[in-house]
This record gives sequence, structure tokens and C-alpha cells, in this order.
Amino acid sequence: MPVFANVILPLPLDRLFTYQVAEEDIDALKIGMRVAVPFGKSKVYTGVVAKIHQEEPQQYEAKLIEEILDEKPTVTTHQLKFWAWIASYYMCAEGEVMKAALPSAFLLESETVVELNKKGEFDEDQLNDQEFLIVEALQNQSLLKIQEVMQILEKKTVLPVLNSLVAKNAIIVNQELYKQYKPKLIKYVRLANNYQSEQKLNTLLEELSNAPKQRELILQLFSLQAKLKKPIEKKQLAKESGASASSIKSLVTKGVLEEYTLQKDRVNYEGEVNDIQLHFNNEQEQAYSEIKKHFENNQVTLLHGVTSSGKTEIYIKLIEEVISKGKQVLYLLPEIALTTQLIGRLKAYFGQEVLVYHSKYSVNERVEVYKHVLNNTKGKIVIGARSSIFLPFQDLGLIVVDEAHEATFKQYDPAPRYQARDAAVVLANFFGSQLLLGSATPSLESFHNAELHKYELVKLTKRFGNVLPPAIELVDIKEKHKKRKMTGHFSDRLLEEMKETLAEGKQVILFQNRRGFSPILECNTCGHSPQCPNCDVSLTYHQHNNSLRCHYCGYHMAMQQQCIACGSSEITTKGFGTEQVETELEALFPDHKTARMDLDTTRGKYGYEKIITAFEQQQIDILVGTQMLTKGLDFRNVDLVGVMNADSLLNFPDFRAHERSFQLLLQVAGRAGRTKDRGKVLIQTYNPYHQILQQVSSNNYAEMYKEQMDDRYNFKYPPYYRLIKLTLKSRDYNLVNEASAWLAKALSQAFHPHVLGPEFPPVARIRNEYYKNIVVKIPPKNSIGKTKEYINRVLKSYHSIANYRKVRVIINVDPY
DNA sequence: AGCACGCCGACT
DNA sequence: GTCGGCGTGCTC
Repeated sequence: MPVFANVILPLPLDRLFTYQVAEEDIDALKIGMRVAVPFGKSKVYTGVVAKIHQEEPQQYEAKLIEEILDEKPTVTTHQLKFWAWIASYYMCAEGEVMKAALPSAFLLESETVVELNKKGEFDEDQLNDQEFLIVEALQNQSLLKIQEVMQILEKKTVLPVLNSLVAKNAIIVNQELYKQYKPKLIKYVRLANNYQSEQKLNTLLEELSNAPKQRELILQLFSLQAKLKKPIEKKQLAKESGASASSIKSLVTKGVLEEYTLQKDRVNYEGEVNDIQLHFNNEQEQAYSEIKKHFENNQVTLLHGVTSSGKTEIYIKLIEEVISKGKQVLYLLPEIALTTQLIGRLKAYFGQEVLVYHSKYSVNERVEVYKHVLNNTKGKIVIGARSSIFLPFQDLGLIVVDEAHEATFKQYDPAPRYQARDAAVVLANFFGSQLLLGSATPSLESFHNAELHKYELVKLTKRFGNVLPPAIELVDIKEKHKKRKMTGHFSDRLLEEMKETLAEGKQVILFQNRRGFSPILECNTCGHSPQCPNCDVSLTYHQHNNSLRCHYCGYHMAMQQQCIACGSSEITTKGFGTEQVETELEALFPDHKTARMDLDTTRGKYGYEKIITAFEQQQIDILVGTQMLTKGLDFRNVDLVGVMNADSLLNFPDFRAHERSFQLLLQVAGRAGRTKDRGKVLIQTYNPYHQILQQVSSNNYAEMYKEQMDDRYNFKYPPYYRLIKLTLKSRDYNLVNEASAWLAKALSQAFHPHVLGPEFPPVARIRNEYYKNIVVKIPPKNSIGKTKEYINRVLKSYHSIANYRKVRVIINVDPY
């Protein structure tokens, strides 16, 4: 009986593909293994086996699986089930989920390579110019990729040329898989067996008396061995002895030393493990036992604890208990908060048990973490960003979602557009594991769930060590402007407080939300401001390299001295960003060290850490930054936090703008006064009577919640209604309009009046592509599954209209 | 998504 | 006459 396998391929296609299993592979092949399969005319893809069966396909002849890439499954059945759920809920292909779920080193793609046909006889005279070029290139370089062939010939369609060469027996064309994951190999040295006895050794040292460097090397090797009591790295020996690599080499050639290699784990923790005792206060003790009680009933629990109320200690205690039972723990954090601070804390406590998984890790590092989790070999605790929900857990006992309100748990692009916090609930269900959502400012969705008793709620209302919450003061900059009390973007109040704080030797954080508030150029004469040629946005001014840039497509040009439209040289910058704040600071506080933390200054793997460390060690007095400042950072010496302008947050055109402003402002405020002294927060605004700002200043979550929920109810938004956003995109402006109008009308037939749009987004053109949005609102009583089914049906008929097919439709379920 | 196949305009 | 452009349809 022939055996077949359904394979998930890393493509945005809505189905699996069936391949035949070769006779000799039938016993070896298991569900969850990776296989290399031919696809189309020339491609080879890595796929994952989702099902093995004996139903022969009737419509086509199944191709054979080319190769099995695993000895045992890389993907667990839990994962396959989870992938299927994600694909169906977030309306995308399983292949897209697979791409997000597996480290890219696991998914090799084939590449066509060309080499000379050494066996074949051919006549060079029979080649035309192009063919000759290829043969000539192959004489210098044994392998050519298609890309390289294209470069040599300076054209795109190279296949006819290659085919002709194959026909003339000149070359052969092969499919080559990309290189696999590479283990990290370290070279070690040791004394050869012959010299292990003391007697032999003495003779050796005598022999080497006229080769002092080599003699020193041997002695150094011994002292290192005695000190470290573990294998000696070649590099380290060279460094310690000051000898060159060639001295080592000559000792190896003499047979005195032996070289050998060992595989080194990239994910190693070499720091110390401290025996830290957790001391709970009464409130923490209470919260902890409540959480435990809810967990016993398998309830998702929401921990609503004000900033620095000691949530982390509670997590640690819960984690400790779970791993002591031999189960695994997943600790989810928003990407941005994944800094050394928290990881350091957990590693100091749990040592080798901690694995870290996020996007700044290299492909190879991710493979190692993946394997450790799969085999349960090392580390029971995974700290990671949203994608770590896809790791191959065996026995997951607990998931902690920290800063659970954070929008970055939702993936925006590419598909799968999943919300890791929500998906974690499903994941926890699969494993029967406990789930804790932690936040100082829970999202309305989560809090609503707690109200409905879908989740249980546990509160921490006091800051740890009874530190008072920071005093929050609103500064009316409209009035300050009137009374001429502003210096640049600083009010007299802010300057006053800053001077006082700095005088006490304390630090200051200034927060400037860059979004929608970057400096743009404007001509005083005609009002023109330079636009991006590819996107519908104004270019923003970047002082550090004196250029104008587009944030969407990266287009940039030199700063203009004259207006492009009218030639006037009277140009001003409008709006302000972190850079400008920093410049003003340098003039206002020349004796204090300032630094800036935003996307520009934190590039690179350690950019972020450098600034944080410098600030921690108080080499920086004033730190200016964007959102990044708000996440999970713990600075002991900060007494003042200034928000340069709160209005840009509040005026953001989004139904969550108010909720998000509240969260952000309270998070920023939480950076102030984390120790004994009461911190101070100044929020500058044109609109101090705004209800959100009032609620922030009185730290009144309950009131904010009630008011926002009323709005959501009245305007039919989440958490009452669910949303699905469809975005249409094309280079053809008219076609986007036409196609989106058609789609909106088709959807309205079933969902009227709950279809919004089509509408252009605030930035309607990006990289020369036009965008238009349609939002479907799903009333609470309607089935989400049925709604999606219907949308899929509409999309099917949409795609059957040939003209509309070139307009891409992006589906975003529960958009943020 | 790729990638081949197929049908039309601008060049030797 | 061909080269090379993009539109169309398929991939087990």
C-alpha cells in the first residue's frame, strides 16, 4: 500500500500538499518531521509533515518526498494543533504560521546552482557569446547561482541560455539546499598522551629550554588547567601566555600538544546564581495565595498591580514552584522590555534554567533554544517576546504574560497577525497550564474579561516598601505660552523641578512621544513642506546628519536651505522630537550630561543596553526618550519624570488612543521615585482638563475604565464588538477605490450596518502603493466563526474577478 | 509567494 | 525578425 503525507509548506497558500512516501522511508517518517519536497518545476522546499495516510489523491499524481530532514520530529503534535488554530482564527495560511513559528535555519530553501559538466565533451566553438561568458565564469568559480548568472549576462531571463548549455553538454544544473544550522565549535588544546607522565614532561621542558616561548606555553597550560579544572581553549591559552598561534601550531606539529574541537552551547549562562530570599509583604502574600487558589480551579488570572508593587517577586515564586515539579514555564514580555535588567534578575535567581528567545538573537542561537525546549534538555524557563509562544513545549506548567496590556503582543506584519496574549490563553488550554496576566494598567479587554469572571482578578495596590506613588502635576502650557513662561518646549515649572532634582544629585527622565510629532520643514512664505515622493507624508528633519527622511520608506534627501516650491529661504521646523529636546537641554543645562534613547540611538545589538547601563551608573543626568523608556525599566535614582507634551498622544486617530495614553502616561510616571523618596511627574499639556489626564493625575484606573467602556459600548467597539480589518493595497489608485467599494458592498449584504469604510488610512500611500481599509464589526451575539466563513466566501468571489486579483487584501483579525 | 508560460511592443 | 515586458494560472 502506498503511503502519503500531507505537508505544510512555507507559502501563503491555504492548503496542504500531498506527497508520496518512498517505500524505504515509510518506517522512518513521523508526523512533525521536516522533509525536503519538490515544488513546481524547479523548487525544493522544506515542509513539515502534518498527516500520514493512505488515501491516494485522485486529481493528480503525488510527487515523492525527496528527503527526510529529521531523525525525530522537530514539531510536536501540540504545535501542529496550535498552528491550525492560529491559521483559522487569524485567517491566514498554516504555512505562514510555520514560517513565524520555526527559526529560519530550520526552513531551508533550494537554490539552483550551475556547474561545469566535467564528464561531458563539448566544443567551445559552438557556444554563442552569452554561453561562452558562463563557461568562462565557471572556470574561475566552480559554482554559480542563478542570481550570479543574471549579473554576468545582465538580464533576467537566463534559463534559455542555461538550457542550451545543458543541451550542449557544457554544464549541469543542480538544486542545492542552503546551509543548515551550524553548531559553534571551539578549538581546545591538551597535552598529548605521550607526555602525560611527570618524567616525560621534565625531559620535554629541558628540551624546550632553548625555545622559551614554547616552554612558557606549556607552563601556562598547566597553570590554567590547575586554575580552571576544565578543558583549555586554544584562544585562551594564546591570550594568557602571550604566545602566537604559530608557537602553538609548532608544538602541535611536534606532537607535544593535541588539538581537538568540542561543540559549544551558545546559550550559556556563566554568571553567578545568587541565593536570593524572597520577602513578601502582606499584600504580596495575600495576592500570591489568591493566585494559587484560582490556579487550582484552572482559572486565567489577571494580576493588576501598580508599578513597582513587586509583581516580579510573585512571578518568581510561582515559577519556582512549577519548575520544581519538572514542568516548563513561559514568561512573555513585549519585545522592548526584553532587556538585561529583567533577564539579569531572573538569571541571578534561576541560573541555567533560564533561556531567552527573541528577535535580536541570531538564527543559530534560536535553533539552540528551540532544541533545548523540544528535548527538555536545559532550561525550564523561557523568557521571550511574542514569537516564543511557538516553541515546542513538552509540558508547559505556567505562562506569565507580563505587561499584558502592551500592544506589541499583536503582530502587525507579516501574517500571521496574531495577538500573543490571546493565543497564550489557547496555548495554556492545550496544556492545561496556569496562566497569569500581569499589568499595572490592564487593557480594557482583559479587565472586562475579569468583570465577566472569564478571568479572576487579583490586585496589588501598594508600591513595594510603602513607597508613595509619584505626585503627578499637570502643567498648562497654553497658559504658560500666554504668560511667556516657556523656554523652548520647557515650562518654567518643569525647569524649576529639573534644577531642584539635579541639585540633589538625582536623575531626570524626559518623555517625548515621537509619533506624529517629528519635526517637519515648513516654508514661511508659501507654506510648502517637502513631501516624500513615494508616500503621502511630509519628510521629517533629522539633525544629526542634517537630512530629511521618510519614516515609511526610508527615502532621504539633504536638508534644504531654500523652499523647493517658491525658493524662499525662510524655512522653519515645525513640531519637535527627541532630538530637538536634547539640543535644547544642552543649552539649558550645559553642566549636566544628557542622552537620548529612541530608535536612532538604540540600533545594534547592544545599543539599548549601553544607554541603560550608563544611566544606571549615573553617567547620565537627564535621559530623553520615546516609548522605549516606559517598559520594564527600573532606575533607582530617578526622582523626576517630565512629559514634554501629552496632547499628541491623546489626539491620535484611533479608538484606543485614550486607553493607550492612560497606560503610557502611568507607565512613564512609574519610572519616578522607585525608592524611598516620593517621585514627581510633570505632564505638559495644552488641555489639562482632558478627562484622561485628570484620571492619570489621580491614578484612577476605575474611572478611566468605566468612561472608556461607555464610549466603546456607544460606538460599538471592542471589547463589546469584535473587529476584522481588511486592507486593500495596489499601485493603481483607481483600482483600489473600485475594488474596495465592491468588497465593502459585498460585505454589507450580510453585515450591514456593521461595515465601516472603505476609507483611506491617515497615510494613504506608502512606497507608491495606495491603501484603503474596510472594517467589519462583529456584534457580541454573532458567531465569530460564521462571520469569518462568510468573509472567506466573499473573498473567494472577489478573487474570481480577474481585474481585482492584483489588489492585495490583507486581513487583520482583532486589529490594534 | 514564486515561477513558468504566453501574448504583445521596441529594437538589431 | 527577436528580446524582453508583464498578465495569468498553477503549484501535490
